[in-house]
Amino acid sequence: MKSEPDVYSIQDLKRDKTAMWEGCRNYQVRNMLRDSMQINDLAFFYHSNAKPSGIVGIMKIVSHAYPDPTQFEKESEYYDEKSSRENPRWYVRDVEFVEEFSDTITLQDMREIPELNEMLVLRKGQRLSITPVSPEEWKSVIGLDHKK
DNA sequence: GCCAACGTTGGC
DNA sequence: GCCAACGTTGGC
Repeated sequence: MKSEPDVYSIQDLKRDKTAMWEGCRNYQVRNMLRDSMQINDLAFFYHSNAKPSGIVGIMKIVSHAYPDPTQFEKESEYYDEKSSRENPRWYVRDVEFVEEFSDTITLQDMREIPELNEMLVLRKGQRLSITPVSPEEWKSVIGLDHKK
């Protein structure tokens, strides 16, 4: 799950303990948030537009999907006039801090190991802010963390 | 700041 | 339903 650290970083989540993953405005991402995730699933926290970009830690999904309140707030940058409380377009999950890696697992780190060749987040032109991770990919990333 | 690679919008 | 124009993401 991507976030720009200037907007919300793993350090922010560590401080807050839990957070609402707000502001996703892409239908594929919405569907994953709403339908694919389960409570107690783990997720990598990814810093995008960062120096360097990469995976910085682990968090846990701790709520069911519920409507993103920011879509109804006129003063919010995430306001969506086409959405309604009766038929909300956008959803959020609550996430809980689990772990901050001692070093960022950078995109370069991940591209160097063949096990992660197929990892969706590494694919060219891939812009979704949430992408699935296979169990094998999860283990490989954890392995990279242990090496650092 | 550039720009490739997408997603979205809206005229037709 | 097509597709051109436009907007956004995000690595570099």
